[in-house]
Amino acid sequence: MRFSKEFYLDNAVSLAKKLLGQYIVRRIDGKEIIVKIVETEAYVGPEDKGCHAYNNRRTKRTESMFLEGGYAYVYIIYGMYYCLNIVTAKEDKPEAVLIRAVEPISGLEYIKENRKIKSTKIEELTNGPGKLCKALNINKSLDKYNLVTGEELFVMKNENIEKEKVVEKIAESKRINIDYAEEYTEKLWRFYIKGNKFVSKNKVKN
DNA sequence: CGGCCGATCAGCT
DNA sequence: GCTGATCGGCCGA
Repeated sequence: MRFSKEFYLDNAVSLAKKLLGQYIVRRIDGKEIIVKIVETEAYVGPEDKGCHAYNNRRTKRTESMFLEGGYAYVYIIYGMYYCLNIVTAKEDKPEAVLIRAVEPISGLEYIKENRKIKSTKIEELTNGPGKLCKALNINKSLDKYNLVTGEELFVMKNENIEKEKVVEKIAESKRINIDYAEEYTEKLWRFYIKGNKFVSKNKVKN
């Protein structure tokens, strides 16, 4: 069952936690990839100095974050990688959840095709925001994509989420690589599933 | 395994 | 002209 619009109209911190353990479905050229979300970060503009839309900064890039919840926000980072965010909250409230790491559930052969890495460690395929975009073939064309109605990319409920006790395993920490965000670097707005080996290995100063 | 470093360019200012 | 919500290769331990 995919999530409907109401699910996304929540604030980013709450949704960052609710998304953990849920599935992302990616369909392209008749192929289907399903992954489980294991690490997220909340960006709570306009007061959040770590958020691209801090101080209601509205540009061509950040425009997507001002949409109502349920759309994708995809941007290019370091000139070479994409990052996938899920826009949350009401229209004109620029909040989003960054998907930082996922665990492959099905379509692993397509993920490997998309990644082409030397390492044989499966977790290296999707344990970072840029890596998972490459793995799911996500690019700028999916910016502003409607996750509520679209068939190529959407979030689906993991029916075993209670059985997997995801809620009990949620850990929180500071967000990664936002040293410029002053007091907002200290916010514990990064969430991940404790013990999951697909969580990104980035320095956790917590 | 961990730290360092270069790659590479859109999106700002 | 500068910077970044990153990654992978290399090198030393």
